[in-house]
Amino acid sequence: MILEKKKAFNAFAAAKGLRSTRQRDIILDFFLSTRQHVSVEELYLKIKASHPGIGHATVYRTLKLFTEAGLAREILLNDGQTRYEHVSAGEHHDHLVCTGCNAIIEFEDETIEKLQKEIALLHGFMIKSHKLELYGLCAACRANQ
Amino acid sequence: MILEKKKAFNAFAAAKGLRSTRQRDIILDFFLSTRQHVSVEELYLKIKASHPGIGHATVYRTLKLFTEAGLAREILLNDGQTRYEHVSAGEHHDHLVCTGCNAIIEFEDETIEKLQKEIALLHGFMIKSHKLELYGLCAACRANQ
DNA sequence: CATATATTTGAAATTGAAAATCAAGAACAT
DNA sequence: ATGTTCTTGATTTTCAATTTCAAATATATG
Ligand SMILES: [Mn+2]
Ligand SMILES: [Mn+2]
Ligand SMILES: [Zn+2]
Ligand SMILES: [Zn+2]
Repeated sequence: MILEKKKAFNAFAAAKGLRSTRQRDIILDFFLSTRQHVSVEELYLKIKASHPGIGHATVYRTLKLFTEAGLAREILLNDGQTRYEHVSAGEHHDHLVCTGCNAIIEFEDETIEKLQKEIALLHGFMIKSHKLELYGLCAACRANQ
Repeated sequence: MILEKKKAFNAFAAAKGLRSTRQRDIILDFFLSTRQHVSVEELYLKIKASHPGIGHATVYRTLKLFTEAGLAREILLNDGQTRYEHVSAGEHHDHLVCTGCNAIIEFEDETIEKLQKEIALLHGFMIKSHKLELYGLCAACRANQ
Protein backbone atom coordinates (compact mmCIF):
# COMPACT_ATOMS: atom_id res chain seq x y z
CA MET A 1 0.00 0.00 0.00
CA ILE A 2 2.80 2.41 0.89
CA LEU A 3 4.77 0.93 -1.97
CA GLU A 4 1.86 1.48 -4.32
CA LYS A 5 1.66 5.12 -3.35
CA LYS A 6 5.36 5.55 -3.89
CA LYS A 7 4.96 4.03 -7.32
CA ALA A 8 2.03 6.30 -8.02
CA PHE A 9 4.09 9.33 -7.10
CA ASN A 10 7.01 8.19 -9.21
CA ALA A 11 4.68 7.74 -12.15
CA PHE A 12 3.26 11.22 -11.61
CA ALA A 13 6.74 12.71 -11.33
CA ALA A 14 7.91 10.94 -14.45
CA ALA A 15 4.86 12.08 -16.42
CA LYS A 16 5.48 15.64 -15.27
CA GLY A 17 9.19 15.54 -15.98
CA LEU A 18 10.06 16.09 -12.33
CA ARG A 19 13.44 14.98 -11.06
CA SER A 20 13.86 12.36 -8.43
CA THR A 21 15.29 13.89 -5.30
CA ARG A 22 16.33 12.65 -1.88
CA GLN A 23 14.12 15.28 -0.23
CA ARG A 24 10.93 14.23 -1.98
CA ASP A 25 11.59 10.59 -1.11
CA ILE A 26 12.09 11.45 2.54
CA ILE A 27 9.02 13.68 2.74
CA LEU A 28 6.91 11.00 1.06
CA ASP A 29 8.16 8.35 3.50
CA PHE A 30 7.30 10.54 6.46
CA PHE A 31 3.93 11.56 5.06
CA LEU A 32 2.94 7.97 4.33
CA SER A 33 3.98 6.78 7.79
CA THR A 34 2.18 9.59 9.59
CA ARG A 35 -1.32 9.42 10.94
CA GLN A 36 -4.08 11.23 9.13
CA HIS A 37 -4.60 15.00 9.13
CA VAL A 38 -1.05 16.11 9.73
CA SER A 39 -0.24 19.81 9.59
CA VAL A 40 2.70 21.04 7.55
CA GLU A 41 4.51 22.24 10.66
CA GLU A 42 3.98 18.91 12.44
CA LEU A 43 5.36 17.00 9.50
CA TYR A 44 8.23 19.45 9.07
CA LEU A 45 9.28 19.08 12.71
CA LYS A 46 9.06 15.30 12.54
CA ILE A 47 11.27 15.23 9.47
CA LYS A 48 13.69 17.80 10.86
CA ALA A 49 14.54 15.56 13.82
CA SER A 50 16.36 13.09 11.58
CA HIS A 51 16.93 15.28 8.50
CA PRO A 52 17.78 18.75 9.76
CA GLY A 53 18.76 19.96 6.33
CA ILE A 54 15.27 19.84 4.87
CA GLY A 55 13.61 23.23 4.73
CA HIS A 56 10.11 24.52 5.30
CA ALA A 57 9.68 25.59 1.72
CA THR A 58 10.44 22.13 0.41
CA VAL A 59 7.90 20.52 2.71
CA TYR A 60 5.24 23.01 1.65
CA ARG A 61 6.07 22.56 -2.02
CA THR A 62 6.21 18.80 -1.83
CA LEU A 63 2.86 18.44 -0.06
CA LYS A 64 1.33 20.50 -2.84
CA LEU A 65 2.88 18.07 -5.30
CA PHE A 66 1.43 15.09 -3.43
CA THR A 67 -1.96 16.77 -3.64
CA GLU A 68 -1.56 17.29 -7.37
CA ALA A 69 -0.49 13.66 -7.69
CA GLY A 70 -3.66 12.53 -5.94
CA LEU A 71 -1.91 11.10 -2.87
CA ALA A 72 -2.93 13.83 -0.46
CA ARG A 73 -5.81 16.13 0.21
CA GLU A 74 -5.60 19.58 1.77
CA ILE A 75 -7.87 20.13 4.75
CA LEU A 76 -8.56 23.68 5.87
CA LEU A 77 -10.24 23.69 9.24
CA ASN A 78 -10.88 26.88 11.18
CA ASP A 79 -7.54 27.20 12.93
CA GLY A 80 -5.40 28.69 10.21
CA GLN A 81 -3.24 25.58 9.82
CA THR A 82 -3.43 23.61 6.60
CA ARG A 83 -3.53 19.90 7.19
CA TYR A 84 -3.00 17.05 4.75
CA GLU A 85 -4.60 13.64 4.77
CA HIS A 86 -4.03 10.50 2.77
CA VAL A 87 -6.18 9.94 -0.28
CA SER A 88 -7.21 6.46 -1.28
CA ALA A 89 -8.59 6.04 -4.77
CA GLY A 90 -12.36 6.21 -4.95
CA GLU A 91 -12.72 6.94 -1.29
CA HIS A 92 -14.32 10.06 0.15
CA HIS A 93 -15.25 11.11 3.64
CA ASP A 94 -16.07 14.16 5.72
CA HIS A 95 -15.08 15.19 9.23
CA LEU A 96 -16.30 15.57 12.76
CA VAL A 97 -13.92 17.99 14.48
CA CYS A 98 -13.68 18.12 18.26
CA THR A 99 -13.12 21.66 19.45
CA GLY A 100 -12.11 20.28 22.85
CA CYS A 101 -9.23 17.93 22.02
CA ASN A 102 -8.79 18.61 18.28
CA ALA A 103 -9.62 15.01 17.42
CA ILE A 104 -10.84 14.46 13.90
CA ILE A 105 -13.29 11.65 13.22
CA GLU A 106 -14.11 10.61 9.68
CA PHE A 107 -17.50 9.65 8.37
CA GLU A 108 -19.21 8.88 5.11
CA ASP A 109 -22.84 9.37 4.27
CA GLU A 110 -24.05 8.36 0.86
CA THR A 111 -27.41 10.04 1.33
CA ILE A 112 -25.82 13.40 2.09
CA GLU A 113 -23.56 13.05 -0.94
CA LYS A 114 -26.57 12.31 -3.12
CA LEU A 115 -28.54 15.25 -1.73
CA GLN A 116 -25.62 17.55 -2.44
CA LYS A 117 -25.66 16.50 -6.06
CA GLU A 118 -29.39 17.18 -6.23
CA ILE A 119 -28.94 20.65 -4.77
CA ALA A 120 -26.23 21.41 -7.31
CA LEU A 121 -28.42 20.20 -10.15
CA LEU A 122 -31.28 22.34 -8.92
CA HIS A 123 -29.08 25.44 -9.13
CA GLY A 124 -27.40 24.56 -12.41
CA PHE A 125 -24.15 24.18 -10.51
CA MET A 126 -21.33 21.84 -11.44
CA ILE A 127 -19.70 20.68 -8.20
CA LYS A 128 -15.95 20.25 -8.23
CA SER A 129 -15.46 19.62 -4.53
CA HIS A 130 -17.20 20.04 -1.26
CA LYS A 131 -16.50 20.49 2.40
CA LEU A 132 -18.62 19.18 5.24
CA GLU A 133 -17.35 19.61 8.76
CA LEU A 134 -19.26 19.10 11.98
CA TYR A 135 -17.71 21.02 14.88
CA GLY A 136 -18.44 20.12 18.47
CA LEU A 137 -17.37 17.99 21.41
CA CYS A 138 -16.42 14.34 21.10
CA ALA A 139 -17.72 11.76 23.57
CA ALA A 140 -14.56 11.93 25.70
CA CYS A 141 -14.61 15.72 25.92
CA ARG A 142 -18.30 15.74 26.78
CA ALA A 143 -17.59 13.39 29.67
CA ASN A 144 -14.90 15.72 31.02
CA GLN A 145 -17.18 18.74 31.17
CA MET B 1 -35.93 45.04 9.78
CA ILE B 2 -32.79 47.19 9.75
CA LEU B 3 -34.25 49.12 12.65
CA GLU B 4 -34.88 45.89 14.55
CA LYS B 5 -31.28 44.84 14.12
CA LYS B 6 -30.07 48.20 15.33
CA LYS B 7 -32.26 47.81 18.37
CA ALA B 8 -30.94 44.30 18.91
CA PHE B 9 -27.38 45.56 18.80
CA ASN B 10 -28.15 48.41 21.17
CA ALA B 11 -29.69 45.93 23.59
CA PHE B 12 -26.64 43.70 23.34
CA ALA B 13 -24.31 46.66 23.88
CA ALA B 14 -26.30 47.88 26.85
CA ALA B 15 -26.32 44.43 28.44
CA LYS B 16 -22.57 44.18 27.96
CA GLY B 17 -21.90 47.67 29.23
CA LEU B 18 -20.49 48.80 25.88
CA ARG B 19 -20.49 52.48 25.02
CA SER B 20 -22.38 53.92 22.13
CA THR B 21 -19.97 55.27 19.56
CA ARG B 22 -20.25 57.02 16.24
CA GLN B 23 -17.98 54.39 14.65
CA ARG B 24 -20.09 51.43 15.68
CA ASP B 25 -23.22 53.14 14.39
CA ILE B 26 -21.59 53.82 11.04
CA ILE B 27 -20.20 50.32 10.67
CA LEU B 28 -23.56 48.81 11.57
CA ASP B 29 -25.33 51.02 9.00
CA PHE B 30 -22.91 49.97 6.30
CA PHE B 31 -23.01 46.31 7.26
CA LEU B 32 -26.81 46.23 7.26
CA SER B 33 -27.04 47.98 3.91
CA THR B 34 -24.45 45.74 2.25
CA ARG B 35 -25.20 42.61 0.32
CA GLN B 36 -24.49 39.27 1.93
CA HIS B 37 -21.04 37.74 2.40
CA VAL B 38 -19.00 40.91 2.57
CA SER B 39 -15.32 40.66 3.40
CA VAL B 40 -13.79 42.88 6.05
CA GLU B 41 -11.64 44.66 3.49
CA GLU B 42 -14.62 45.27 1.17
CA LEU B 43 -16.65 46.76 3.99
CA TYR B 44 -13.70 48.80 5.23
CA LEU B 45 -13.12 50.33 1.79
CA LYS B 46 -16.80 51.11 1.36
CA ILE B 47 -16.90 52.89 4.70
CA LYS B 48 -13.62 54.68 4.14
CA ALA B 49 -15.00 56.45 1.05
CA SER B 50 -17.31 58.59 3.16
CA HIS B 51 -15.66 58.17 6.58
CA PRO B 52 -11.92 58.22 6.02
CA GLY B 53 -11.15 58.40 9.71
CA ILE B 54 -12.38 54.90 10.52
CA GLY B 55 -9.59 52.37 10.88
CA HIS B 56 -9.12 48.76 9.94
CA ALA B 57 -8.88 47.64 13.54
CA THR B 58 -12.24 49.13 14.41
CA VAL B 59 -13.94 47.38 11.51
CA TYR B 60 -12.42 44.03 12.51
CA ARG B 61 -13.35 44.51 16.16
CA THR B 62 -16.86 45.68 15.42
CA LEU B 63 -17.69 42.80 13.09
CA LYS B 64 -16.63 40.44 15.87
CA LEU B 65 -19.01 42.28 18.15
CA PHE B 66 -21.85 41.91 15.65
CA THR B 67 -21.13 38.19 15.55
CA GLU B 68 -21.23 37.98 19.31
CA ALA B 69 -24.47 39.95 19.26
CA GLY B 70 -26.01 37.42 16.86
CA LEU B 71 -26.35 39.87 13.96
CA ALA B 72 -23.56 38.46 11.85
CA ARG B 73 -21.93 35.15 11.06
CA GLU B 74 -18.31 34.62 10.07
CA ILE B 75 -17.78 32.66 6.87
CA LEU B 76 -14.37 31.18 6.17
CA LEU B 77 -14.14 30.00 2.61
CA ASN B 78 -10.93 28.76 1.04
CA ASP B 79 -9.45 32.08 0.00
CA GLY B 80 -8.06 33.33 3.27
CA GLN B 81 -10.54 36.21 3.54
CA THR B 82 -13.04 36.20 6.35
CA ARG B 83 -16.50 37.19 5.22
CA TYR B 84 -19.53 38.17 7.25
CA GLU B 85 -23.15 37.56 6.44
CA HIS B 86 -26.40 38.70 8.03
CA VAL B 87 -28.01 36.40 10.54
CA SER B 88 -31.76 36.22 10.85
CA ALA B 89 -33.11 34.57 13.96
CA GLY B 90 -33.90 30.89 13.53
CA GLU B 91 -32.62 30.81 9.99
CA HIS B 92 -29.78 28.63 8.77
CA HIS B 93 -28.35 27.90 5.35
CA ASP B 94 -25.27 26.56 3.62
CA HIS B 95 -23.42 27.70 0.51
CA LEU B 96 -22.70 26.92 -3.08
CA VAL B 97 -19.49 28.77 -3.99
CA CYS B 98 -18.62 29.47 -7.61
CA THR B 99 -14.89 29.22 -8.18
CA GLY B 100 -15.33 31.01 -11.50
CA CYS B 101 -17.01 34.29 -10.51
CA ASN B 102 -16.95 34.01 -6.69
CA ALA B 103 -20.73 34.07 -6.52
CA ILE B 104 -22.21 32.56 -3.37
CA ILE B 105 -25.61 30.91 -3.55
CA GLU B 106 -27.47 29.94 -0.40
CA PHE B 107 -29.43 26.78 0.15
CA GLU B 108 -31.18 24.92 2.92
CA ASP B 109 -31.74 21.21 3.15
CA GLU B 110 -33.60 19.88 6.14
CA THR B 111 -32.74 16.27 5.30
CA ILE B 112 -29.02 16.99 5.31
CA GLU B 113 -29.34 18.83 8.61
CA LYS B 114 -31.17 15.86 10.10
CA LEU B 115 -28.61 13.37 8.79
CA GLN B 116 -25.82 15.44 10.33
CA LYS B 117 -27.50 15.16 13.71
CA GLU B 118 -27.79 11.42 13.28
CA ILE B 119 -24.12 11.10 12.41
CA ALA B 120 -23.19 13.12 15.48
CA LEU B 121 -25.38 10.96 17.69
CA LEU B 122 -23.82 7.83 16.26
CA HIS B 123 -20.37 9.05 17.29
CA GLY B 124 -21.38 10.44 20.66
CA PHE B 125 -20.61 13.89 19.35
CA MET B 126 -22.32 17.08 20.44
CA ILE B 127 -22.44 19.40 17.43
CA LYS B 128 -21.94 23.09 18.09
CA SER B 129 -21.75 24.25 14.49
CA HIS B 130 -21.19 22.94 11.03
CA LYS B 131 -19.93 24.00 7.67
CA LEU B 132 -21.17 22.72 4.35
CA GLU B 133 -19.84 24.29 1.19
CA LEU B 134 -20.20 23.03 -2.36
CA TYR B 135 -17.48 24.39 -4.64
CA GLY B 136 -17.83 24.43 -8.39
CA LEU B 137 -19.07 26.43 -11.35
CA CYS B 138 -22.38 28.30 -11.40
CA ALA B 139 -24.69 28.09 -14.41
CA ALA B 140 -23.37 31.34 -15.89
CA CYS B 141 -19.74 30.31 -15.58
CA ARG B 142 -20.47 26.90 -17.07
CA ALA B 143 -21.99 28.61 -20.09
CA ASN B 144 -18.88 30.75 -20.60
CA GLN B 145 -16.53 27.78 -20.75
C1' DC C 1 33.50 10.07 -17.23
C1' DA C 2 33.08 15.00 -18.03
C1' DT C 3 30.42 18.69 -18.79
C1' DA C 4 26.44 21.46 -20.02
C1' DT C 5 21.77 22.62 -18.83
C1' DA C 6 17.71 22.63 -16.39
C1' DT C 7 15.57 21.71 -12.03
C1' DT C 8 15.49 21.76 -7.12
C1' DT C 9 16.65 23.23 -2.74
C1' DG C 10 16.69 26.10 1.51
C1' DA C 11 17.90 30.40 3.99
C1' DA C 12 16.05 34.52 3.99
C1' DA C 13 12.88 38.00 2.60
C1' DT C 14 8.18 39.00 1.52
C1' DT C 15 3.29 38.77 1.65
C1' DG C 16 -1.32 39.37 3.47
C1' DA C 17 -4.85 38.79 6.85
C1' DA C 18 -5.69 39.37 11.46
C1' DA C 19 -4.55 40.60 16.19
C1' DA C 20 -2.10 43.25 19.58
C1' DT C 21 -0.27 47.60 21.34
C1' DC C 22 -0.81 51.91 23.33
C1' DA C 23 -1.23 56.96 23.44
C1' DA C 24 -4.78 60.09 22.37
C1' DG C 25 -9.59 60.85 22.18
C1' DA C 26 -14.41 60.09 23.47
C1' DA C 27 -18.31 58.46 26.40
C1' DC C 28 -20.54 58.53 30.63
C1' DA C 29 -21.42 58.59 35.74
C1' DT C 30 -21.18 61.79 39.30
C1' DA D 1 -17.24 70.27 34.76
C1' DT D 2 -14.36 66.47 35.98
C1' DG D 3 -12.42 61.99 36.61
C1' DT D 4 -12.67 57.36 35.24
C1' DT D 5 -13.05 53.97 32.00
C1' DC D 6 -13.72 52.54 27.37
C1' DT D 7 -12.76 53.09 22.51
C1' DT D 8 -10.25 54.30 18.62
C1' DG D 9 -6.78 54.00 14.96
C1' DA D 10 -1.88 54.39 13.45
C1' DT D 11 1.44 51.36 13.94
C1' DT D 12 3.67 47.19 15.11
C1' DT D 13 3.52 42.38 15.55
C1' DT D 14 2.19 37.74 14.44
C1' DC D 15 1.90 33.73 11.81
C1' DA D 16 1.18 30.70 7.93
C1' DA D 17 2.38 30.50 3.47
C1' DT D 18 4.77 31.99 -0.70
C1' DT D 19 8.50 34.00 -3.22
C1' DT D 20 13.26 34.87 -4.21
C1' DC D 21 17.58 33.60 -5.82
C1' DA D 22 22.23 31.76 -5.42
C1' DA D 23 24.07 27.36 -4.62
C1' DA D 24 23.44 22.49 -5.01
C1' DT D 25 21.87 18.63 -7.53
C1' DA D 26 19.82 15.66 -11.18
C1' DT D 27 20.05 14.18 -15.71
C1' DA D 28 20.96 14.32 -20.73
C1' DT D 29 24.55 14.23 -24.03
C1' DG D 30 29.14 13.48 -26.01
MN1 LIG E 1 -10.05 12.65 6.91
MN1 LIG F 1 -25.04 32.89 3.30
ZN1 LIG G 1 -12.53 15.84 22.05
ZN1 LIG H 1 -19.80 31.69 -11.38
